[in-house]
Amino acid sequence: MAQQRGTGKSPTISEVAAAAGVSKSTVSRAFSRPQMITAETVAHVMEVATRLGYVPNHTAQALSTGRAGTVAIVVPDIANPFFPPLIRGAQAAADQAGFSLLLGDADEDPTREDVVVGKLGRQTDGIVLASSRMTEEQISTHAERRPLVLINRDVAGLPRVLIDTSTGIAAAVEHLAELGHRHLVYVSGPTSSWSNAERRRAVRAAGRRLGLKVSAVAARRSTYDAGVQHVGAILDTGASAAIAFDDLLAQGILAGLSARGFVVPEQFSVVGCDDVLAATMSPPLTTVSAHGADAGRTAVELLLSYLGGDHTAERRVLDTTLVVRATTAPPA
Amino acid sequence: MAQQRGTGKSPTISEVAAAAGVSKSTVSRAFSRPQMITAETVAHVMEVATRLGYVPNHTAQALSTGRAGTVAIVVPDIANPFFPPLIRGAQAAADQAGFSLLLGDADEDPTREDVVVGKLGRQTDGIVLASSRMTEEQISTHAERRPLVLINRDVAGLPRVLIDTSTGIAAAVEHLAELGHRHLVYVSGPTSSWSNAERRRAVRAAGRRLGLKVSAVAARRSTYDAGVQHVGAILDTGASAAIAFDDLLAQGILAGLSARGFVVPEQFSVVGCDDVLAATMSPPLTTVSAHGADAGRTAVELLLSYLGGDHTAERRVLDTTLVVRATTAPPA
DNA sequence: CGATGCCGTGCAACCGGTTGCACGTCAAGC
DNA sequence: GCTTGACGTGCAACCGGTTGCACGGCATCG
Repeated sequence: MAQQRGTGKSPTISEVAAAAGVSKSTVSRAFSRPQMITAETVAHVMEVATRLGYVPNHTAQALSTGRAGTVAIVVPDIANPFFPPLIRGAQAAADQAGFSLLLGDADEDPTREDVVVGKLGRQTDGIVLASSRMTEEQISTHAERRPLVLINRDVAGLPRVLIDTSTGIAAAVEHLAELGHRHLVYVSGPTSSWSNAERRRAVRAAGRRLGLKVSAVAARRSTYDAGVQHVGAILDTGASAAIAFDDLLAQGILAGLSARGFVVPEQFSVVGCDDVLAATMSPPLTTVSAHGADAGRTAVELLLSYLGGDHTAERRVLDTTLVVRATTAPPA
Repeated sequence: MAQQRGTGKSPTISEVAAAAGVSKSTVSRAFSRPQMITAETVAHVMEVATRLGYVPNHTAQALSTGRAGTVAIVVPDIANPFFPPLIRGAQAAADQAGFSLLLGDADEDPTREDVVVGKLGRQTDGIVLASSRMTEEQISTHAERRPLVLINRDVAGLPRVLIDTSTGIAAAVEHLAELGHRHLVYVSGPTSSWSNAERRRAVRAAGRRLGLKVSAVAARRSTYDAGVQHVGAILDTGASAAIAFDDLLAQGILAGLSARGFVVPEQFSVVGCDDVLAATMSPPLTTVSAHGADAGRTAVELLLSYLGGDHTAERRVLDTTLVVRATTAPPA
């Protein structure tokens, strides 16, 4: 007769009220504003409530207070290793504040992203939008409906957390210059990615400053396979070192190089970005470390403080550092 | 005066009703049961609704229908590369059915998992529990309150999807035997993991059948570092090949071997499990492919059909296959 | 031409909480 | 001893939808 699995009816506030001989209001307040009523009344209500197994109904609470107790995070692709740590950080911050986290995957498609954000926006208190591929207009439109915090997207007037890879990238270029490289190539990622534009700019700027020649190869997608495929183009530039948009791409490049018989770092140097796989590769990848978990956590904190009434639209910048491992060396 | 960002008040059903000159009920039905009213009335209501920008309030709907339109997935650790594809699959299936996905991270801690599942259970229509580390009692208790589908956990009476790695593992053992290995070692993962027990058993069984000697090393945690650290113990067994609990561990083992000057696969063979990093390593890892995305999708489908009234508690088994890449070869 | 029944729509109760306001009680103040 | 005020509790409206039931109009049937 255990047929009815999963149908655990829990008592309502009225039943608790009746059992405790008080009104609904009192039970409600015993839970949400205990200091408003006598300590003994609270104790009594609580005693009855726990005996009955009462737990406030989240949905009903959400409806009458207008707060869902939920925030959403939307990412271009959960399977991209950059995002899990970020989501984890967001989840931890939300959880700590008693919020739940709704997850949206945009599948790297701006149109889908637009839809997903719209949908999730309607059932949450706010949204964290990571590495959005939408246009500024689209983002602003959503921001008008719902509190919105951006990660790695710099839209004025909106609270945002930016991982400033440019400092780390500059350090990487300096590092390569010191090793004696005179010509390097930036292998770019998704065209509509803010981070990609930032990184390209940083490589160019540092290269110019140090008198290095800087080529570019557009891999476009941030995948292992894209990295493998563009090795030919990378070598064709004549550069002796590559800085890749991210670790995933760098990993593919490494594999492609080794397939062509190139030994890294002796014959070619490679630098990644994000530090998300870097420590678990062999040879371990020299990369720019981005602290994704911090970004996720910070974004949720910003969102919650916005919900708390602080509408300062803060622009929080997170630092990055170069982590030198084993894929960089003096040119052949 | 754009102060009020994020406070987009949307009209209610009553406002639409008033504007359209009909009752709330009619508007409600125009959205939820259009075939119940005249086509022209529907058209008119819809026209007014879109003009006003009306969108049904999810929370209110949830309260009166008793359905949240939301399912949760709880995983031990989002950052473990086994889970993102699985979550992605779950997310896609949920999305397709018009459901949203709430994400819980148990942080590899059964106690936390218990709390998280309890909390999420109360605000969703059902839960997918992936690779749960809880006891059967705890799981059953939750299953009594809320529809629950398990992934990689075999509890009788509960709907569950199991990734049957034993066939793939058996194939791996046969593959190694054919190559000429006579002694292999299983490097185990989390103690409370069902998959781990299954895999250990499968290695033992296949080894016995083929007359191979099988040793075991308990790495316990499924991390890169754990893999590196247990290389000593692995070599001490005298085996010529290792089958690791998962790819992450295998990756660490590979790195540890190379640090000790061992060349893979010439001097030692390694097989992973899950096929989650395997293609993006060099040398590419021979591994058992587990189709995590399928598992996530299937679990959500099972959950939704359960919600739809089908309480058969189906036990769905997903096949695995051995993918031979470049980390296995005849023994030295 | 009146009875029957179907169909589209409206009324009002309900989902399970929250909260502004009113009421009653009791202690302090004059 | 009566007024004043503070405080604890209850009443009832409200959040924004859904839905059982009743009602009225129209077509069909006898």
